[in-house]
Amino acid sequence: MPREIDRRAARTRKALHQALMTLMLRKGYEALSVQDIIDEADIGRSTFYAHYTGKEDLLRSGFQMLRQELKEAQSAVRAEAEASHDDPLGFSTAMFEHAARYADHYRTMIGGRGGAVAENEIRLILSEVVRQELSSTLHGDAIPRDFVVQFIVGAFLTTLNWWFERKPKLSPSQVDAMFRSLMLDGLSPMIGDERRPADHRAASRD
Amino acid sequence: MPREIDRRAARTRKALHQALMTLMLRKGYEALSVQDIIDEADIGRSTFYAHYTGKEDLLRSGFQMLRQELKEAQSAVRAEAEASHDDPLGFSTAMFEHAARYADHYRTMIGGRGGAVAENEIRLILSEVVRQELSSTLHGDAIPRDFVVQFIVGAFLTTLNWWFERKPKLSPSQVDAMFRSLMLDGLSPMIGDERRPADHRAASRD
DNA sequence: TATGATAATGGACACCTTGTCCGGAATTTT
DNA sequence: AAAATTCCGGACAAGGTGTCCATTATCATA
Repeated sequence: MPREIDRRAARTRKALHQALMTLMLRKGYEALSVQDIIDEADIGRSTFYAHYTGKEDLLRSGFQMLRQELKEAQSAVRAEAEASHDDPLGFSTAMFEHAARYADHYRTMIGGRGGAVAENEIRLILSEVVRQELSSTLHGDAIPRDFVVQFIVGAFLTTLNWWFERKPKLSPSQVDAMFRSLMLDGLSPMIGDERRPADHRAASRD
Repeated sequence: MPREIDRRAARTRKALHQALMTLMLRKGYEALSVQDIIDEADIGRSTFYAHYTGKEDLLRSGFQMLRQELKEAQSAVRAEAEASHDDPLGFSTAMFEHAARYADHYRTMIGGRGGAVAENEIRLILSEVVRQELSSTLHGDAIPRDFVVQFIVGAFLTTLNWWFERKPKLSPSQVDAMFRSLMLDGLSPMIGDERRPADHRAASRD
């Protein structure tokens, strides 16, 4: 009686997504063939093409879910902390914590491992989030808003990648502190003569 | 008598590089096949493999030249302006001007068009440059130097991409100014630190 | 639980790409 | 002009792609 999707189809899709994640983590996206995926998922060739047009389609479809999830998470954070009124990076903390929780998924997609497709998809999603976040916080017309959005998104991805690749032991809050420090105050506090010690906000040791 | 390279080999290599650039600008790197390249270059299949192991090898070899060129450009700038002592972004101006001059080449490589290979290669090269540039300008241990390098490189590439994709009419100095503003002072100057309703900024579309 | 509907299977298919191997032709060097 | 080097082009096996189809398995439902 429930107007739901056939279990078989659902199972197939899940198996394919699972296989894709596993293989991407092992070999990266570019090096994957459809053959690899259906072997790993133990799914027939024709079945694969009955669901997706190719591996890129499969990858993209995975982002639909992430997109939804992020949108909801964003709404939740927004409702909870209205303080983002004077903080264009209010989302960053939640983002880094989310990334820490789903580290494997993030590692799979970020830093070239996910290929240009994943990278681009992520950028689009994050750009939407960021654009809305700072819709009312910025002023001044010296720098195009669009540029600021790209700048933030790029910095976030860079930070995430560095975190995973070089200092995976750091806590989300530590990484977040560094990210916010650089984004909000820039490099100025770190240059010039040494008689002006920067306020140490990020506690970190390597 | 001259210990030079056979003209034919040089011609072949040049033709292949030229073809690669042309096709990358037209279709992007990932979508290219060796077949496409040798067709465009009008070079025999076996000849191609006599010179390179594949399209990735061909692409990489092109970066050797760029690497040299950038190193020299960096040295030149350094000698000319010793002022970089208190400016960790002293290189940016020269970089943006260089990018403007060779816009086609840059467009070919940046923003996913060049694929993960090109992206990674560029990051490596730029990282070297940046690392040396700020070898003596930073102080404080709040933020790992390594992270700062990645941060700057990422921001630079983001800026470059935005410039080419959205506002190609801007002059190098204009872009450089925005880049430096964001990098040095961060977002703070653009935030309503006092909860002052942003003056409706005029002329800031997109 | 019977039955029609839907999905999965595996194999076959033509086509493309990859890398490698030749012998002969063309070009360059000496 | 002769010798050395490079290019060519065709052929090759191996592997991936995307599409068909007849058959089988599973599902939804009455």
